[in-house]
Amino acid sequence: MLPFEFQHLPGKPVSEQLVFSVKKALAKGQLKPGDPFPSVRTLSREIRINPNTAQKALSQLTQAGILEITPGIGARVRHQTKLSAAETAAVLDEPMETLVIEAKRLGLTLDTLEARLRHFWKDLNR
Amino acid sequence: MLPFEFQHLPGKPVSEQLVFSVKKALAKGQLKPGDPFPSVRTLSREIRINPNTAQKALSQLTQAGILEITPGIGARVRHQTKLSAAETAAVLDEPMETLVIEAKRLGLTLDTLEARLRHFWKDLNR
DNA sequence: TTAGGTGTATTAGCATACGCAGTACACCAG
DNA sequence: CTGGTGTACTGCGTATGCTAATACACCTAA
Repeated sequence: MLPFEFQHLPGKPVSEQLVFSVKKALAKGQLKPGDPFPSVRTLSREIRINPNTAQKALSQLTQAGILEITPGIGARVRHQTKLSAAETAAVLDEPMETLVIEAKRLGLTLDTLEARLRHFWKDLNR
Repeated sequence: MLPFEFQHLPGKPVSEQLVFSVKKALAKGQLKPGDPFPSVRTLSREIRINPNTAQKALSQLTQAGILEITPGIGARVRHQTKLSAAETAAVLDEPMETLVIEAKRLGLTLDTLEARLRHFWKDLNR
């Protein structure tokens, strides 16, 4: 059994959806630092994807600082180090700006936007 | 002079960046309902893009309900009708979920996330 | 009516990205 | 040695995006 949920929605690259699934499991707490992570071949067998696609996702997750890889052994979820404000900004700023723009364009108020944001935040720990 | 700012950042499709530029101008108030919108040929000449690319962006903008097109005449910014909660949710839910997941994964608190959101909101009217 | 503007559609070429397949190598554990 | 691990490479087919060059139907103003 895989330590996260994965389902392939057409229209998006499989590797990206795999990366997103892991991030989601991490945010939910289903996946914690120190946990072992499935190998390339296990992933490709369980999810029915090509080994190269699994390898690609795994590579992106390592580069993002989420996984820790020991050659010949396997991968584990990395213990998060404290991130600087600049680092979080690099990840969050762009999607945050587009979200605000869309919301404002649609006529939403700041309050309703914040309310919806809190809803999603709490909904993640259900 | 175009009624919005456009700059081509490599890595993203040109047509999408054009669509985004228009949405941004709309959220900022630089572009208002009733305003005339440049033609396909004007856009392609000013921004130095292919007419087909301009046409593609214009088509997406009409389908999104942002532009109103009169064949043989031109395009105008459409007057926004009241949107249902389901309609705004269809646009905002997915990017909002990914934003919350990223933020939570990076160890942010709900308060800091909201603070940053308010900052972007107010920064849009500067 | 004519000339020039508008949106729209078609076909083609080219580059890139994605996913799939197969193969190979270096490493480590049992 | 055997079977697991990550990693790398080539090739193939497909889809997407941008560009290019036309062509058509429509409207407006001269």
